[in-house]
Order: sequence, then C-alpha cells, then structure tokens
Amino acid sequence: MSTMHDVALRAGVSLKTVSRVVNNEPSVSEPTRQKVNAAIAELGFRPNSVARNLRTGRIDVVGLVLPQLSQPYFSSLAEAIMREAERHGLTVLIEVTDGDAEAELALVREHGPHLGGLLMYPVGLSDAEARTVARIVPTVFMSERAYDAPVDRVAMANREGVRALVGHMVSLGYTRIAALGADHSDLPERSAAHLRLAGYQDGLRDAGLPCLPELVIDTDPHWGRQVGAAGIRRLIERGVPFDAVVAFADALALGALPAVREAGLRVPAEVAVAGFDDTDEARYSYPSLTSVAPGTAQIAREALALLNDRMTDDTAPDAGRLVVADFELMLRESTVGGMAAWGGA
Amino acid sequence: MSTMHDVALRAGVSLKTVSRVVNNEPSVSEPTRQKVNAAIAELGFRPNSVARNLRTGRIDVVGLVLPQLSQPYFSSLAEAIMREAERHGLTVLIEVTDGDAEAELALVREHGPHLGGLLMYPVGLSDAEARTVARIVPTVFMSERAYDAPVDRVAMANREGVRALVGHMVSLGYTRIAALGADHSDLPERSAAHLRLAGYQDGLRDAGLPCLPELVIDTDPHWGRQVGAAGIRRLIERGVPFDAVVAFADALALGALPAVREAGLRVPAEVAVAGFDDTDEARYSYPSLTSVAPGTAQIAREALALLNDRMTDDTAPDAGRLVVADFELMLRESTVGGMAAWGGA
DNA sequence: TTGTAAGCGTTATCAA
DNA sequence: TTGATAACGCTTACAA
Repeated sequence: MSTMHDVALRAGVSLKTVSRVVNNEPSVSEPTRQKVNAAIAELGFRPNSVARNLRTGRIDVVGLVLPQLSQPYFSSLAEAIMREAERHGLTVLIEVTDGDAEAELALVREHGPHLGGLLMYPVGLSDAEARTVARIVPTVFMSERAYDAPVDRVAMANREGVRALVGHMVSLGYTRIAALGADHSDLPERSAAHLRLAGYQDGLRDAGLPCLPELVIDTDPHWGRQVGAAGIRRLIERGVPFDAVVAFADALALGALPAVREAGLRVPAEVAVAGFDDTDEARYSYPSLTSVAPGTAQIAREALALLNDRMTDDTAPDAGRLVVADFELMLRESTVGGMAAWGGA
Repeated sequence: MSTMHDVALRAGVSLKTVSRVVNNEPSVSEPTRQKVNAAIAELGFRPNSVARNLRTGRIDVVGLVLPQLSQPYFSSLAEAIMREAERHGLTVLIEVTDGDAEAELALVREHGPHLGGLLMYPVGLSDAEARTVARIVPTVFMSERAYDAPVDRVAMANREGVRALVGHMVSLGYTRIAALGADHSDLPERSAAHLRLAGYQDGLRDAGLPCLPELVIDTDPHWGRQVGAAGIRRLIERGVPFDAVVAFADALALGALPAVREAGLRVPAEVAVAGFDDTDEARYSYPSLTSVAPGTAQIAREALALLNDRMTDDTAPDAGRLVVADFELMLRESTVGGMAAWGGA
C-alpha cells in the first residue's frame, strides 16, 4: 500500500498538502490539487483509516448490537442501518448477543471504548446498565421499552399500528376480534406487548366495541409460530367465538393460520388474521398475511441521525430523545381475501 | 480512556513493561506483573486496538462480503462466521453488495487493503477479478462456482446432497421425480444449478430409473417462490405425470407446495416435495419441508480455518484449496408425512 | 528482567 | 497557499 508520503514525493509537495487535498480542505490552489489528485490516482492511494482514527481520536466505526441476526426483522434492520451508515461515511460493526443480558454489557465494555458510536437493540439491560452503556460510548437504543437513562431511543409505532389494524378489521365487518400475544406482567422488557395491547384496546374503543377478556390471549414471551398456534387452539377449545385475530407478531399470526384451518375455519372468509412486523414470511405465506410494517428504513434513518448528532455535536441535549417511526398497514389476503397467494386467474 | 502510559506511571514501571504484561510476554517477574495488572484493573485500561494495528500492520478485522443479509441463508451464515471468528480472535466487518458485480470489486478495492482477510460470497466476479481480489487481500470464497484463480474456496455438497435426496424419495416408493430449478446454460455463475442437476441424475442412475427430460424443469435463475410455483404449474399444464418434486432451493419448493395443492394433489400422499438449504421457512412451512442442510456451521469453520491459515502462515500453498462441507438430510412432513406441522394428536 | 528510542500513517499546530 | 514538526497509543529493535 502506498502512503501519503509516497503521494507527496510523487506530486512534489509536502505531506500536509496531500492531507489537505485528501480531506478537501479549502486552502489549496487548483494546480496543486490537480497534481496531487493525479499522483493519488496513479499510485492507487487510499488513506489508511487506522492511522487516521488514531490521530483524530474519532472513529468512523459504529457498533450495531443485536440479539440475533438470523431473524428476518433483525437482518433487514441491519441491512437498512448499513445502507444509512454509508451515507454518513460510517462503517458498521455488527455484534450478536444471543439475547444474553450479560453479553450485552460485556460487549459494550469490551468494544465500546474503541467505537465511534453504538446502535443497540437491548434485551436484558437494566436502567442502571443502560446508563453505564451511554457513559461509555454515544448510544442510540432501538427498543420498545423506555429506559430511565439519558439515552436516545427510536421505537416503532406499536400502539398506533395495532390500533389502525383493529380499525381495518372493524371496517371489514369483523367484530369479535381476538388479541394474540398479550402480557399482563409489569415487566418493562414486555413493553412491546403492553403497547400493542393498549393499541388493541384503543382500536376497539374507537369502534365502540367492548374489550372482552376472553378474547385477549396471553402467550409465552417468545413470540414463535408454535406459541401462536397454541394460543388459538386454547381459544377454540374454550369455545370462545371469534371472527378475527390480531396477532402482536407475524410469527404468532403464521402459527395462528394453520390452527384456524385445523378448526375447519376459512381465512379470511370466516376468520381474518393479521400480524405485526411485515416480515418476508408474511408477504409470502399462504394466504399472504396482512401486517403492520414498522418503518424499518425510517428507524435506521432516525437512529443514525440521532447517533451522528451525538457523535459530532457536543451540544446534543443531555436528556434522551425519543423518535417513533411511522407505520404502514400492509393489506393482504389474510384480511381482504382475493386470489390465492400464487394464484393465476 | 486510560493509556499504557497512565498504567506505567501508576505501576511505577516503564511503558514497555506494561506492553509486556498486556501481551503476555514471558520475561516479566511475577511481582512486577502483579503490580501492572493491579494498575490495569484500577484504571480499567483496555489496549487501543487502533494504535496496535497501526503499529503491527496486522489487522484483526476480516471482511465478510455478502450479496444480501436479509435472506435466511446469508444471515445464518453470517452468524456462524461471526461466532467462529470470535474463536480466532477476529472481528467481522460485514459488507453487502446487493448482488452487484461492480460493487463487489469496488468494495474490495476500497476496504480490502485495510483488512486482515476477506471472506466473500461472490456473485458476479469473473476469473480475472477473482485473481485481483486475491492479490489485494488474503481471501476465501464461499461459492458453488469454481474460479480459475489461486483462491481457497468452501462449497456445499451440491451434487451429493441432491443425489441423497433423490435416493430418499426412491426409498419411499416415488418414481416419477421432477427436478425443479435446472439450468442448461454454460454460465459459470449457474454452477449450483448444474451441480444439483448432476446430483439429480446421479440419484436416478443409482436407482436404475431413467432421466426423463420432461421431468426436468428449467427455471429463472432467481430461485424464488413464484418461480417455483410457475415451474410446477407448467408441468401440470403439460399433463406430465409426476409423484415427487426435488427443488434445487427451499424457496422453489415453498412455491411448489401451493402449486401442487392448487391441482388438487395432496403432499406427500400424492406428491412428495423437498428443497435445498434447510432454511427456517422450510422447518416451519405447512407441511414442513424435507430439505438438504448444507452444513453452514462447518462452512463457517472451514472458511475461517483456511483464512486464518493464509493470514498467519506464509507457507500456505499457492494453489487454491477446495473444501466441500458435509450435508445432512432433514426429513420432514413433505416427504415422510406424519402429523400436520403444528398438529397435536 | 527492565528501559530507551524510534516509528507505524495520519492530522494538527504553527510558522513561513 | 504551503511546509516542517509534533503527536495519537502502541510494538519492536536494541541497550542497560
């Protein structure tokens, strides 16, 4: 690899002048700039970011801490964030914690000091630990739960999204709408469940419908397909009549689909089903699944804007800022019907 | 952040002695080592990897270049590689090309020189470009196509996997087995299709069955669900009788499932279906899908072993090495039947 | 066993 | 507008 020194020699200028050109500093005459650029091109010079980072103390690498990568929501979030980071001239270093609360803090302790910033989807972090993290490195959380810590946070429109989803079902004439994935603990880490349940209640209230406890299905916190299927089976066994299912996650909804079919009910003719997250599986399931798209691209954009702000601007406010991304209702066959997923005519 | 200097001052020793302790060099007396370690602990000192890398010229960061991340195979591959890299003390920097051939080379040109090594899933790279890449940075390809270049490569057992899959179907009594996803071009980038087709033919030959051209379905190179569904519909329209489908990718198979059902055929009673890749969707589809698991964990392990070898050992052979990972047949409902995907009794 | 001095490739300071 | 020189935090000779 050629260095600035080589370029300087070749262009017949000083090291510092090359540095000026590379960094687009203003005070360089046009002829000089051209000479230097020519030398850079001839030598195929690329600035050594390691040396630059050492010197500036600034690091253009931001960490992205996720509980998993092999899960559609996280991998597309990661993709969106990498795309966005590139626009900011930042490189993303992804770290996976497997949802281990201890690993989350350990990882930040280990890598945090040598990162320019941190984007984190925290899972097991306490308020105190969140404060610790923010002290180590400029941080933005992407999380549904609130923290008692001065940390910026980007969240989904959990409540509004489900509320709109319920409204959609009501508009189609469904009235006995079940909620799948509820939680009645006070655990802050179940905030997504709490907010979505609140949205469900809002939606019913909007429509003047009662909120019937027997239609609210608590489930295991691990929102997988089996959990969704089990929830619906319980509902059916109890003999509770229902004509729609608002699942708090696509995976729950995708488990609900076969469970509904098992009972001999057609989707959406007899029972409408919808989820949350707008994962690929929702788009391609059979029937395709109506879902709330949480605005991943916007989440990425806002998260990087907030982080960049904290990384560059010392006047960033002390208190944590909260940005809630817009949602979008993706209407598909599981509520509005239509042709089969792969149906020709 | 405290530096070695601070630690040295605190421990009352020289900079170099601290360096010795940090790097576990032998010639340090036990008392000194303890003093230094105490100081390190008190100050919470972490060696600055940027400075270290600059000085040593060695970089403990390896690039991972993938066409996508938001696709199950790639995100689980990435996860496996990160896990494995950690065992080698390496950090993984993921880069996504969106399958753009130009972006692949540009990315390597841009970041390659400042990476310790490179793991790449090439898509549009020519032989010449592959040689260029390998000249820039120690590289291991994870790819089904062979390159006329001295680059190590880790591949799936494409041919053997499909061969075994056909054998499995034959053992269940299926005899008119269709191949879905074939390609009859000579394009090297379609190697996966070519190898899997060869495996299909092997399997038929093993069983003494003829290879009927009308059962070999060429498809679009983009192995998605719609493509799979379209292929099967064509087969059905032509009135070709078949009792099994070996799809060259899970996505094709997942498209085949509804297409088969559309025709009023039951899976697997009347038509068995299987795929390749063992994605999550295969595991959770309805019915769950028999598939060839390509040994992702092993691919990650071998890829890092080869790369580490090239990064550290100058005696690594000049010629490119090839490692083919073991496959595993994941037998599920779409061939062996059984309870419904989520079925209780 | 321990310490001193030099240098990795860049940017920042200050003077020309 | 340009350039000489120091410095970022660490490791690697080479001495002591």
